[in-house]
Amino acid sequence: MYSQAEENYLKTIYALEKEYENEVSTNLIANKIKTKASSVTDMLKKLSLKNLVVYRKYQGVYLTDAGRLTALKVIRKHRLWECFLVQKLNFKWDEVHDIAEQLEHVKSELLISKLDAFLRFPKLDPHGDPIPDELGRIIKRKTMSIVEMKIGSSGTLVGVKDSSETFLKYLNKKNLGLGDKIKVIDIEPYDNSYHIETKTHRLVVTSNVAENLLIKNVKR
Amino acid sequence: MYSQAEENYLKTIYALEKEYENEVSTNLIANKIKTKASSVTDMLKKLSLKNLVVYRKYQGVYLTDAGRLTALKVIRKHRLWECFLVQKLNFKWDEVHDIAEQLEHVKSELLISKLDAFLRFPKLDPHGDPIPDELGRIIKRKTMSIVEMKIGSSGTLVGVKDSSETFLKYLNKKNLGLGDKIKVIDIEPYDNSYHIETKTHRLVVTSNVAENLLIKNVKR
DNA sequence: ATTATAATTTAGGCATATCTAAAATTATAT
DNA sequence: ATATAATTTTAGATATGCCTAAATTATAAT
Repeated sequence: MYSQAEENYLKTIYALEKEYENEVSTNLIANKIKTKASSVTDMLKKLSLKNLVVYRKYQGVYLTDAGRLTALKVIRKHRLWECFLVQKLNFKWDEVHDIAEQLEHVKSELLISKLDAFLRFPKLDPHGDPIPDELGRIIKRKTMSIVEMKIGSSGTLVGVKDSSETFLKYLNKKNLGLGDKIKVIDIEPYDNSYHIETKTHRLVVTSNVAENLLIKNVKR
Repeated sequence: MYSQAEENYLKTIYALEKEYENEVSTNLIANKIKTKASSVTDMLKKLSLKNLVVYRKYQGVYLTDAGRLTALKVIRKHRLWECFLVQKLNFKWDEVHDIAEQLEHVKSELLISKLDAFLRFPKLDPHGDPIPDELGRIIKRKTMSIVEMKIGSSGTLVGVKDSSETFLKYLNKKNLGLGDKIKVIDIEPYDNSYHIETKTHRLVVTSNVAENLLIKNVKR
């Protein structure tokens, strides 16, 4: 059984491995979880002793199979709890992240399998992220972020890279939500802003925002 | 915001105050939470500094109003989660205690009020214990344990003092559950065992077991 | 190749929450 | 009233997980 801190590190390393497709550096982890590099070094040594990561001094880390499975189980719990909060307790999609961060550390295999059944085995969480199964298997969707799209192409918003309350509240304000059809009208070279259009309105977003919007079925 | 350890101590002190109607001693707490007296002393000093308990060396402790409110809020969360586990996830009443011990420490007022509404504001948990409201108000039921009943009297089993998995599994095996009408047939003075009768069967229980069964509406 | 800079690790501390062993206090029994 | 027993507290450790500051290693620039 692993501590909450250990689980959080594994989850973070998993996410960074995916984002950078590479070994993960100490500072990258430190920035992500708002801690100091020296704290990260301490923890990496511990995780390494437990064979959850492969760590060589100054060379970064990557997850072992055991570490990845542990991370995926935590992610599974996080996403199932988010489904519960939104579908059953009527939370908004921007309110659930912090609560799920706590619930994801509750230990009980039975609890999670029963919760999964209660929710009718959801495949995606409220932010469009796929939910790993009990063996850590996770579907890979072919999505692209808006910054990868060509001018004139369009597709459906099916996920976000950033599930923080602040980003989601921004999307609410701009009237953007999962399922919206989005077309890229223009890219302003001066400030790298994206002019996009939905069924109901047009708006301008920064490349930073565009980067965090995941689009499926991009055509033309 | 209090730590899990602090919350557990407050909950324990609350329970012991109720059980012994008196100041609570260091050893009593230590036995209850399976720790050493010296650890308890350390924690009592901390809780005292935070004005959650009144503690005088060698004299035991009792809760302040703030401490009692905190304890009752944790108890409220514990019992609401137990309701959720039994009513929504189909757990048995003997399986929920340990999971609720974890869930009770999740921090979010909104979560609890939404959970309460989702469960339709239950008044009792699966073990028959009353659920405090958001202000820590809790109903006091007039129940007595079987050891207080006279031979020939009967009433309805509405609660248990011990919610541990082992005790509840014992009750399952003996076919005893909440709502059962129970009559005291005889008390064997030699070993202090209780001969009791339900609608469907007779059985003998030790005084220890009898002590933990809470009966309502005792007649004759 | 050398040097400057950035990233990382080490050393030494701190807070929490435990523990054991010894000392202090209170309770009990004669 | 006092010795003995039981309870409680203190002193000193340990493990986790974090910190700062200093030392080390890697990297980039000339």
